[in-house]
Amino acid sequence: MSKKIYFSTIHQIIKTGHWITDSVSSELKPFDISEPQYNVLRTLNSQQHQPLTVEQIGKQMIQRSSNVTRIIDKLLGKGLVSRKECPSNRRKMDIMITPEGRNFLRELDVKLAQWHSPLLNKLTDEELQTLTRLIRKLRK
Amino acid sequence: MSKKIYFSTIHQIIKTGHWITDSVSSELKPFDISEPQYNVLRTLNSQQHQPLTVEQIGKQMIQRSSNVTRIIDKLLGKGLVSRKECPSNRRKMDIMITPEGRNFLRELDVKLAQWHSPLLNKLTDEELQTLTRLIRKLRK
DNA sequence: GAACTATTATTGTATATACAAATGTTGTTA
DNA sequence: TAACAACATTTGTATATACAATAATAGTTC
Repeated sequence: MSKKIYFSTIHQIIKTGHWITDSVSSELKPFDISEPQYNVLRTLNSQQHQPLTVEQIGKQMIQRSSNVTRIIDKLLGKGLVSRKECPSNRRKMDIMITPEGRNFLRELDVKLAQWHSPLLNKLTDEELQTLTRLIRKLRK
Repeated sequence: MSKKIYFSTIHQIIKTGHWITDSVSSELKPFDISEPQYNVLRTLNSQQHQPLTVEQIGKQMIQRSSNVTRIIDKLLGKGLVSRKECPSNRRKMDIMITPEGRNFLRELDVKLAQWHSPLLNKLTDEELQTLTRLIRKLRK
């Protein structure tokens, strides 16, 4: 494997990842919410009406609990999530998305769908599968 | 194009990008240098003995000048780069890597080459080219 | 050449994140 | 049960980064 092509490829991967998250951040900016805050909301929403602990959120987001705590502090201040002691284990915290959070998230998702929309047809399903397969192979 | 596959793919891209930069950061940690600081050093070194301005470094790193300034502050404190007013245009700053910086960078590169080494043969040249082509196609 | 504009770097501020340390709760074991 | 270990969250601290504002120099135009 040529080193030159290898380094050029991983550079592309890193750059593209940044491009996507930076773009999402820009779309969210008018709503005064950050991309990590949005991801916490989405994670909570995917659980329907079940709470998640700080640790569980961190696992899903590949984030340290300490940092999840601070993101939740921000969301709490906006009334988008609730946090209360877990009754069965008082070390844990039950974090849930509030109805306001759910409504807000719907707005954000509409906006972001518009950003993703033109990308949806850049690659065929087969190409996407190849892309995913090759990236996974690189890490395996 | 299936939305499900699309979102799974971009998620993979973002995750893999983070995996690479986080791994590089870990390798650099024993040397007490951050990944962005390392990237500035590399950028300066690629210019041989020509200085670069703050803006030029920022362009290459896809970084804002304001943040490049602060990274250079750190490198200055370690004696790895020099910063002086550009004689022909006193708004600009001439940033250069010092001999110590160059030696240090060589050490870092050896260490990082060891990290990349096992990845070099995960994909064939052809697969790498396909990967790069598909990622580029997604953004185009 | 004076007034205005553009360029370049820096500083200020808010958010995110890595890592270490601290706090409080639960589980274990002597 | 008392002492200790493990777990879950939070707080502290340093770095990076986005964005806005500032400062200083250079270029432009009247």
